[in-house]
Amino acid sequence: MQLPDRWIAHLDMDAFYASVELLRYPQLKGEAVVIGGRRADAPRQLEDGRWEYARLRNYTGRGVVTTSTYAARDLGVFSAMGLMKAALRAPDAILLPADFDSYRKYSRLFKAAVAEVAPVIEDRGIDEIYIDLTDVPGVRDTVGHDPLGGVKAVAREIKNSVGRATGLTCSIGVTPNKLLSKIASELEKPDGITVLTMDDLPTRIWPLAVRKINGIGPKAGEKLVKLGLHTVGDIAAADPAWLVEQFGESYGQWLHNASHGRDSRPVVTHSEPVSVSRETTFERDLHAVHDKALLGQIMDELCERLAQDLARKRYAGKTVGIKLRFEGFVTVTRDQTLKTPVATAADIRRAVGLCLKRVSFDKRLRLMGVRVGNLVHASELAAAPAASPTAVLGQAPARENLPLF
DNA sequence: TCTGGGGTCCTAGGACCC
DNA sequence: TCTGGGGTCCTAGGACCC
Repeated sequence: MQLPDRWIAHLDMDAFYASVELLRYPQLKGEAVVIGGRRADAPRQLEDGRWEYARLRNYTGRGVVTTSTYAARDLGVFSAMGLMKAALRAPDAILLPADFDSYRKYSRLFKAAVAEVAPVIEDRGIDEIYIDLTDVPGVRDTVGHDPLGGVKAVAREIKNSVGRATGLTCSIGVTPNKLLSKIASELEKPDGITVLTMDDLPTRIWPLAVRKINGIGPKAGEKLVKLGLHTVGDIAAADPAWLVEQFGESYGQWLHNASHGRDSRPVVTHSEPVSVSRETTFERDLHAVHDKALLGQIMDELCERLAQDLARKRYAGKTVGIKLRFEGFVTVTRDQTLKTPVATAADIRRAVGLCLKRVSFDKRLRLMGVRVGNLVHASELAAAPAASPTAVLGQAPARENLPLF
């Protein structure tokens, strides 16, 4: 067996949000539970001490499933499904509102627990990480006659550490690269460990559906199937020149490499944010003229919250953008790059005004969002620019030239 | 009973500069 | 006279991911 020059792990928490909720409501273990919905749907404790939960059947309005327990998945309820549709499939399922503060807390706990065993970690969101195990002591040890014994032992140790710190289970895939590890971590879910080498490609990876590859989404997946390519092995067997004809130079090449399990991306332990945004979908579609005051108020609040986010993270940004989604799900964006980075709600709101002027409102709106990009960290902004953003926009300054932070 | 909210990255065209 | 080629920035949209 050719042993790889890198051992990369992908760790994925099992049904993360739902599992955190089960720590708080252990009496719901084994039940079909769906995370999603509104704060008003939070469980209430009755006078006799029993808990009363919202049921999916009583839900009305917009919103999607954030996560579901494995019992709910057995009923056909999955992430990103509309709650109304989920209610048709599992009317008796218990509905819990998402509690992101709590999930963030457990996220910090499990990442710290992993770091005690293996410190080279790439954050991939709240419930998953990549870990470079290559230089972890013992990872290349043979255990008994098993040359992969050392890797398996390290993966087991990571799982135990996460379990002790959080009471939660996770699944781990360990392979020579990120692409394969991401696939592998799903193979024995939940609570599993899967170690693969390149030798396993034909038996474990090639039979899988093309959508199992991270980077093949709904669109590319559908196109591949239309071309007669259903499995990863089908892509691997296809002529790379033909893939390039069908999908373009860049994506075609990538498909070829991915299907052969080739991926040299490093585990990146630090990255800077590119943009920060806030958006909201309305309970009902709003009319640009009829609901003008309400829309203006909602936009004020979005800018206010975005400014708070920026202040907390200590960033300002040169580009302000809006996102509008109309009835029919047609989405429009407008950007405005300023001469000076902005971070206050008032400055963001002014730039939003410029963006809004460039959109025609002939349909009702279902979503509005604000984004600040081209970010600069406060530490790089120490030498304050002379011109205030308001002056740049050609308006009278609304206030003194205050420091941004 | 359609389709949340927070992100990243890519493409492609036009402006503008040398 | 109708003609270049490269580089960077900006904008809009879209695919994809968690």
